Amino acid sequence: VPELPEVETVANGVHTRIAGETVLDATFSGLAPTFLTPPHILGPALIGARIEGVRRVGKHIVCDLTPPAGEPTQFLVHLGMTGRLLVSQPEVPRPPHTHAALALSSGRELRFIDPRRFGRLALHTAGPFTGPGSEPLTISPDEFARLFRGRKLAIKPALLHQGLLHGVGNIYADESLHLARIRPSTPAGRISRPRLDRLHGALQSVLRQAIALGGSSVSDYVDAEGHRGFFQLQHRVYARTGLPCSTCSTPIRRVVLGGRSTHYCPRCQR
DNA sequence: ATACCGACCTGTCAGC
DNA sequence: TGCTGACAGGTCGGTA
Repeated sequence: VPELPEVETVANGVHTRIAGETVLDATFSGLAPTFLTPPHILGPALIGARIEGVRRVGKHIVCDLTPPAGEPTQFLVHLGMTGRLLVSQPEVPRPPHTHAALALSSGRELRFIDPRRFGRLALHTAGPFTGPGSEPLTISPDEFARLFRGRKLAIKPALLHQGLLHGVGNIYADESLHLARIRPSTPAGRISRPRLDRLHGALQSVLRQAIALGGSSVSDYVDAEGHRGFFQLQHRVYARTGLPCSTCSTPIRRVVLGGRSTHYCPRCQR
């Protein structure tokens, strides 16, 4: 599900609703590997802690915690493919696949729900969490170009590689490549600097628009309040196989690159 | 070091 | 109606 715009929307929503609250209790169900940090360590670290704020780093949701004693810590939530982080009234029944529920001082619950169990919960104590790669929204054109220098990897899987840029997923990789008019299979290291600059601008523009519309709800993504996003209505290529390109009417083509479905216009993207 | 590919999970939907 | 297979927004680890 969730890529940068969806994770940003969820983090902002959760922040608005629970910043400043204290965790009164924590209940977990399910097993490793959902819990990168096992429940018997996670529980005591969370209970009694004040949630200073909630923010996004790459595709991670970071909750900044101040425990009653000791050093500040960070509670990391990765939504994987189907993860949800919801703030709910406790009387609302917990949906199936609820793996964590944190009781908050306001009486509400912060719930982590994840049917497919690709999501991860972890405690991060070794200094500020910075994520595996660079931030797409703030990286400079120079740094952006440097990421791809000398790489034979196709640009599409390169955009998905979190150690380079973190936060970009399958939807926004396809959408930004269409906006930049670059063929997804082009070896990353063989793209000219002007075209990389165009991609840098296209990626930032697509991500910002998607954040403004609350992300893309392709099947089941919802934000912290359970609301769907609207950016799926703006998709130019993603999941539009066979439909006419918005620019030139050529049918959108689907191929598999790096094991992921990839959508592009064979005429606009060379 | 880099790049590819299957594995990890559950749910949904199209086709027979 | 019910089964089967393909597919899904992500990431990791093993292998070439």
